[in-house]
Amino acid sequence: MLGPMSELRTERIHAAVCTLPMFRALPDADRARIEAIATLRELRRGDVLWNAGDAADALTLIVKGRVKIVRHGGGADMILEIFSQGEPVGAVAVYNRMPYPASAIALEPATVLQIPARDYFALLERHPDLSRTLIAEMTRLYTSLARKLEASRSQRVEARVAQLFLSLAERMGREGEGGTVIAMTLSRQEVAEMVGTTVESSIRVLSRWGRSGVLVTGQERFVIPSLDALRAIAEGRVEG
Amino acid sequence: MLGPMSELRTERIHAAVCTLPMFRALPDADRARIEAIATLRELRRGDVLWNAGDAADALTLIVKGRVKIVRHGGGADMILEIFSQGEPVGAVAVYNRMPYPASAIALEPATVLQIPARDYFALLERHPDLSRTLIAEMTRLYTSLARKLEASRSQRVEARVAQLFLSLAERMGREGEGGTVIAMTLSRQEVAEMVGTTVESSIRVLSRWGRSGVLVTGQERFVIPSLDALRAIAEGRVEG
DNA sequence: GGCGCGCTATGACGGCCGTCATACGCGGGC
DNA sequence: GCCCGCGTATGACGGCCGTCATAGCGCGCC
Repeated sequence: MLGPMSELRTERIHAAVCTLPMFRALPDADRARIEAIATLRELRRGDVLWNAGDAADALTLIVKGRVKIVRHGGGADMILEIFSQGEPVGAVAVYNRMPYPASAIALEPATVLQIPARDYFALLERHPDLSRTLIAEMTRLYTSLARKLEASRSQRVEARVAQLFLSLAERMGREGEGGTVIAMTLSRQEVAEMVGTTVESSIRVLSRWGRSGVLVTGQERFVIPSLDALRAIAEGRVEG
Repeated sequence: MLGPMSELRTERIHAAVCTLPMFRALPDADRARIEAIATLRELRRGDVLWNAGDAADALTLIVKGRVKIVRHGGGADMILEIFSQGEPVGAVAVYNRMPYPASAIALEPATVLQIPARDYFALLERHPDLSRTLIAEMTRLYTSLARKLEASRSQRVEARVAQLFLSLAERMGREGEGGTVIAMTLSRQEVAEMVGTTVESSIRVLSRWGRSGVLVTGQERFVIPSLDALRAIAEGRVEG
């Protein structure tokens, strides 16, 4: 198990741990301990990290790529959240020693770092402020969900889709050629599952926007020429 | 400030603190400290504990009665949660030192106990396992919200109302005359705000149920003759 | 190449439900 | 008593959107 192979492994894990903000503030000794026990996992688009109901026996952190959290419910699936680089996924289930309440699936080629639950608990024990970041994270998730609920109740489908892309633009948009660019692949099906509608409806909205130039779908990217136009639709001031 | 008046006060606060499961496990010294600084507040139905945006400078716990958490959003309000006897309300906002994201209003005559935020933090400092209960509480809220979201996406109004009363029956129902009794006043408006619809729709559903005997509205109570009938409606197997 | 499969796209239809209008009972205030 | 406001109740109407059907397109696979 030793030799160049092993050195490559520790090398890569070290690099991965260094990218994670959660461990930035840790003393070197703790970081080294984590690196000794952590494992890396490579994923392709569509690969399943875990299914709803699986035991949550390891904390996973995203080193690269994006992961969606999906609840299967009576025919129609629902995407609850999308996690990106640097974020912990499913930490709450691990913390509560409960089975995962929803599935996690890679949205694109990704690599994640995993730490066995018992070592995570040991770490929490020695650094109580880590639980503070956990609570902050949960707060973020809760308010995000509350906003989704509010939107799904009082907004029409088109406004909800607009709101989705506005929040995506905010979280991971970059100014680029022809407007702000959201560099991620998201099928119409996935858009539908995020805003709570059917594929047909999301297709109708997006193809209409493509024609009118509000939002164009490109290769593994979406381009928004004018955020203001999208905002107007999100707030119901105009039709797309 | 001393005298019979004060003794009555401490007496009542002591009784209140003893009813709160959150403080059950605490050593007597800590409980006494809490009792020295806590204040009681009496509320009538409709009284506002706080409005969205207010500073969260005190932890509040329900000694008696029920409180609803309401988000005002573009015309239509939305009831996110109902808290009952013994539960902490708005603890997350206090913990995160953020303004309350939603309003809290008494649903019925109620009394709450309030502890200044700084003392709450001191308590958390000395008893780290209190933050564990906080996380557990947040988990409960999150999953509850996720279920609401799922329901509001894939279910019709009638099924959502059925689901609401099923969960109310589970949380606070008692077997009584003519079926399981939910002893609380809830206007049709409030039912509408809980399931995300309009007053007219909630009225239509409830008056139809009243005629068919699925759920009858009484004085400050709802009576459900057959939970199974309600379950059938909630799962969309039949029409009410 | 041919075939099948998944994703995108578009039209037709129907129904749930939001909106508006109206009405009624009840309690409080003067 | 009278009026007014609030909660409840019920009907009419219209539109958004879910459902079903159909089709084109790209791509992997044999």
